[in-house]
This record gives sequence, structure tokens and C-alpha cells, in this order.
Amino acid sequence: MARAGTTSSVFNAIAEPRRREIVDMLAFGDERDVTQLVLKLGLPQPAVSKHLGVLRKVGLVAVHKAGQRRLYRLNPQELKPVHDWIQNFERFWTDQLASIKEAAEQKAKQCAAHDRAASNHQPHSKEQDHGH
Amino acid sequence: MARAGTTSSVFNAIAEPRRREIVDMLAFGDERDVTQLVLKLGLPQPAVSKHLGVLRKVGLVAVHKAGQRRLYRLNPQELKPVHDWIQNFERFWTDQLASIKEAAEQKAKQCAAHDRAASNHQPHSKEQDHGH
DNA sequence: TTGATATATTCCCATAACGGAATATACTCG
DNA sequence: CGAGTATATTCCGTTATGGGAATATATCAA
Repeated sequence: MARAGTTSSVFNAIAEPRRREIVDMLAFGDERDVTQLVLKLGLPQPAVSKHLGVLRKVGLVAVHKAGQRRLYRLNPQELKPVHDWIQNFERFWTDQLASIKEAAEQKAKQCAAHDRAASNHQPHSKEQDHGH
Repeated sequence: MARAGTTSSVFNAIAEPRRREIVDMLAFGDERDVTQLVLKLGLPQPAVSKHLGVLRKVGLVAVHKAGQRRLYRLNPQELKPVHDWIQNFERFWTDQLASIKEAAEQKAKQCAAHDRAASNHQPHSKEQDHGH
């Protein structure tokens, strides 16, 4: 089995930094035409059109014609699965208690490892917990 | 330029569903050895080890030896860039006003499209600028 | 119509993915 | 030591990428 295609999921689509830049540029709800994106990205126009094609296929952006321009707009709800997934880990950097607990558990493990490694040395009490 | 490597960023690393599953399995702070992950994922052991190698390279997981086992643990802080990025779009599904506004704008566009499609019926003035 | 502008599509190529299969390494036990 | 278990690494083949270059399509303008 080869690598999953960029259009196989939103996660794959946004793995590419240029495509995240495009998404960022549409984050204010503004519509932008391709030329504007080309100028901001500094990429050749065909490359930008191809990235937009990927974003279109996963539903992250929508287009509509306006004269000879194509106006792209963000479809933010398609980003929700990413949000929902990452949200499961938010506590690790949001919840003080959780992170303190994490750190404590980790320190406990490291100390255990140290003790084991240093058990042929002098078992000095290194338990100076600086707190916070 | 070819596709960016899976270890080029956390975004690329978590684009792969199996790797997200691994991350999920470590989300509770437990350490797991490779065999446990193999059993849960239903993948051959070498495949799992390779995925773990990717996660290691981007710093998403850390290992430490315990006898002949390798215990893997999550490094949640490495997920923060993803969280920070996606957070910029949270308002779209959190803020009621914003989503209502979005829906309204979209409906307006659809109506415009309808009007245009139906304009071969009655020659209506097509220059109805909705002023958005 | 002809020409110019805006965007998409196609072909090419170097790169690298992912899983399969086989093998290598590391540690434990007897 | 050798056998067995746990994990990592290497080689392979299929697949798809992303940009470059050239071209196709669509729309406007004169």
C-alpha cells in the first residue's frame, strides 16, 4: 500500500504548508481570487491552482465564478474533525493540574530510573522539588 | 519538488490515520510497549515500528527501554502547533453569530445562482448587485 | 474577430511514502 | 553457550506527490 493521497482526508490536505497558508488567507471570511493567492504565496500560478484543487476535493474551499475570476472562500466546518481530534489533548497544555500531574509522573519515572542506574553509587537524596 | 516527508512536521506525521491511532492510544498518559500497539492496530510489527519511528523523529513520542521492551509515551506538547493553528478557526463552529452569518452569506450566493440560472426565463435585470 | 488576461489541466521527473517479506539487533532465560 | 522473545532495520514494488513547463479553456476588451 502506498502513501494515502492528499485528498483522502482533511488531515492529509492540510499537511502541506502552502495549503495551510491558503486556508489562513481565507480565514477572515473574505473571498480571494487566484491571482491574489499567487501573489501572496510567491508560487507559480499552476502550482496554486493545483493546491486549490486539493482543497476543493476535500471540501475545504468552495469556488464561484465572478467574470473571469474564480473567487475562493473557506468552508470552515470541514476543519472541525481536526479540531475535535486535537481537542482531546488540550488538557495537556491548558489544564494546569493535569500538566503538573504529568510532570510529576514523569519525574517519578525518571527518578526510579536514576535510582536504578545510580544504585551502585551513593544513594544521595536528590528530592529537591522546586515546585512549579 | 516532491511531497514533503512525513517527518518534516507534526502536521505531516499525523496525516496518517494509523499514527493518529497510536497517538490516541497514548493519550491517557500510559506507556505502551510495541506489542500492545501491534495487537490493537492489527498491523504487522514492522509497520508499527516504522510508524513509531516517524512519531519519534518529530518528537511526538518518547521511548525508554524496560528490559527487552520499549515503552512509548506521548509527548503532548508537540501537538500544540496543530492546536494553535486550528484554534484560529474555532470561532466558525463555536460562535453562533458567525455561523449564522456564514449560512446567510451562502444562502445569498445560492439565490444569486438561482436567479442567474432562471434569468433565461424572464429577461430580468441581471445587474442586481447584492452589495454583500 | 483578434488579442490579452485569469485560471485549470496535462505531462514530466525526482522523491518518498506504505506495507510485505526477510533479516538484524537486543535482551532474557535455561 | 543456544533458543526464544521483542523490536528495529533493510530491500522491494506500487503509488502519488509537488513543482516546472507547456498548453488548454474561459472571459474580457477593443
